[in-house]
Amino acid sequence: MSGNLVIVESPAKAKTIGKFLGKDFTVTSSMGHIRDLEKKNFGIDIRNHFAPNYVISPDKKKIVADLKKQAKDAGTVWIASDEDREGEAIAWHLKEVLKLDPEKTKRIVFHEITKDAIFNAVKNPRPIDINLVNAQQARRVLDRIVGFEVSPVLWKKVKPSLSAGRVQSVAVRLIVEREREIISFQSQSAFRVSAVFLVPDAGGNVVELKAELNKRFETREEAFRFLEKCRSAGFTIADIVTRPTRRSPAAPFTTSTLQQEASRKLGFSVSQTMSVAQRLYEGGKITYMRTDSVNLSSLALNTAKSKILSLHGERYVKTRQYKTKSKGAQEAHEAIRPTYIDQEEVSGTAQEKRLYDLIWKRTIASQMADAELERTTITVKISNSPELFQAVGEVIRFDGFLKVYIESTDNEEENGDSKALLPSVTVNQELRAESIQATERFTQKPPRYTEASLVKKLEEQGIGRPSTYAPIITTIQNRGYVIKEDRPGVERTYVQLTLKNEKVTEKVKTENAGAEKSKLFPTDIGMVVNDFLVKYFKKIMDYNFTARVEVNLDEIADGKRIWNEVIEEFYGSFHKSIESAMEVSERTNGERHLGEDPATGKPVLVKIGRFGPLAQIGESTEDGEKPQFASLRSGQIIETITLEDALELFKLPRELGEYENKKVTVAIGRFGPYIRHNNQFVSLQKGVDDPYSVDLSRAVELIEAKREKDSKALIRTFDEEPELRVLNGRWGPYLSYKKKNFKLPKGTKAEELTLDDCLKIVQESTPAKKGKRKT
DNA sequence: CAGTGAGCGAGCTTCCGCTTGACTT
Repeated sequence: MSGNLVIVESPAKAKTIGKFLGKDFTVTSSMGHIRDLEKKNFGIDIRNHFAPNYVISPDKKKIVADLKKQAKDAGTVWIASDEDREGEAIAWHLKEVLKLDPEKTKRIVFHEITKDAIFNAVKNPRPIDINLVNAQQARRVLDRIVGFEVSPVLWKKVKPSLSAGRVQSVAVRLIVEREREIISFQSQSAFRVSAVFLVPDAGGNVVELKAELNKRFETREEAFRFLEKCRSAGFTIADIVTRPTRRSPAAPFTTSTLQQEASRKLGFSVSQTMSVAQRLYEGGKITYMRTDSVNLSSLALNTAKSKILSLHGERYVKTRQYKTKSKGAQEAHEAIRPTYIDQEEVSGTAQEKRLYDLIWKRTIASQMADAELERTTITVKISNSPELFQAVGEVIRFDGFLKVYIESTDNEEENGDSKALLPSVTVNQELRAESIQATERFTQKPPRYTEASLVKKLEEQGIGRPSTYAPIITTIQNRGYVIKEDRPGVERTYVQLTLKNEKVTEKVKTENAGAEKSKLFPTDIGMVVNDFLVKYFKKIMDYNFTARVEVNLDEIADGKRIWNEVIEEFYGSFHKSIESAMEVSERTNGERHLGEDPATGKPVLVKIGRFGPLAQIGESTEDGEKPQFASLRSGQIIETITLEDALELFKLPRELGEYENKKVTVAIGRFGPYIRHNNQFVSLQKGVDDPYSVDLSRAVELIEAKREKDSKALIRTFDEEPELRVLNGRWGPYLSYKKKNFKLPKGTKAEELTLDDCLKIVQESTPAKKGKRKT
């Protein structure tokens, strides 16, 4: 009865704290929230001042039972959940659910896991802050109301099973609006002029000085006239300016910046980053990975300092404490840093090592001196023209933090040339132009979001929390609002004029523009749902909605307002908008008329159908006439598809003829063009075959080739069970039975399997999952 | 793996934030 029980949120944290506190304390964890609003029946009694109906989360039943038992046996229960809104609520739910005696219950908080911080916390317990708890209840209730009242409107007016929410709907809006900016973007071209001058250096060799003209020409003619002028011009150095600059290191990682840098530098998806970080955290190698704080403990500052001292010397040390800029940060934890900063690397998988290395370098760099640079601008004047050429060079005088870490940017263009060392020249020196080039360049469309740049944007707007950035991104993809994919660019031509050896020549070159890799694209359903929500729920869809809610939540937390009154005030007008959306709006399917089919004169339209976006020729009529349908291909969207593209879709499937008395057809499916014969599918060869022109003999060739390949994959069949086959697949031998696949137990010799063995395997094992995995 | 494109209509879908598992292909 006299022991101490400490409850924290995460088991890994429990483990470390247990070590600090010693054997008088038992440290255990609640695994986050233990209760939530009931999922059925709305979970809120709206008429009774929005009274929440909490139930123990199904996956927490066992934990709660264990906690109850432990709490009963303990002399004192120390609730040490995080010091933020959610953490305070967890503390309160624990107190309620475990029916803790106030006399023997103490609430403690610390935001760094060091011995000092924890002992300090134990010495300074405080009561549970009910205002903060109420702010959380308001947040929770509001999110439930928004999600569970708006989603059903979508089921009725757009499509079943769709979802809307305070966070996800705004995330989709960002992507949809960016796409529209791109669609309406008009690319402009201008001629950029660059010159290569030849300069003798100290040793008598000739070196190049590359410079850019400070003016662009709108047309080819202007650029041409300029180059013609240059033919007879003289070039002299007009000015040399040298200016010192400094660069400072970036702050230590938060969840959001870690996700961004891991994406740019390591190519990780945001969820990949989080699961690798989770393993590092569980292994005690880094501090907590879901944080919005850039704060480092004084212990961390000290170890970083001595580490830098021993590695690079005193000049490289500069202790810094950073301040959070992001909206709505709650800073319950430290920044993400190595637990033991003197440890430069860790054991583990390649991914763990790389992510750790990134975290280590960023942490160390944040405590290092500024880099000192010198930027030199050389200006070259032209004897017969007012324009100027400029060359910019940068020299690092002192590398400082750049020795260990350079932050990346999303701007792909920036990592270019021009920052090189410049040759030494003097004012009034005459230069000889080796060549001058005018190149047509196009303005860039706004960039599409990557997972990580979307997280950055959300964080800037104060939307979502560190624990939800990764789930948000998967949710909007799972709902089909957004798709992450690569898209090929398009070839475009540009003009290049070159002045060399006193002659101006012209070349037309081609480049690939607008190729995208792992970018977020809105789908048709995403765009239709977004437009619907923006139309009927303007307030919720406003980018500042969350920020405004936060102001109210802060007032509740400060005890200035009552939480259910705040909700009441919101609910009045919100619920009216639900009712009017239900009544007023038509069912919406994004229908768009493209024009007439020239062959039949019937209307051609595109819309969202039961199985996704489709094109349609003609309408259903009374006399039983049915329209023709065709699915849109990936990359085509209702908003931008043209009549020509839509008509093209109806050219497939094509019948090629018969082979072995069965029809041979060609079509394009989810995985590209294919031939279908006797219910067998054979892919066309990429880059070789064209579905619109491929003929029967080529199709037969491909069918035969596929048969040949399949027969090699076949290990055994049984006459008694024609549907059972032992096959050799990509991951070794496996069983196929009634269109389901089964893994062989380890050590099985596939060649020696009997029919009974196989049936036993089928019965005892669950089939390997097919198709897309859902998380 | 790849097709489909309606009016019998049961019962279901859905939110955001805390946490970690048990699964593979």
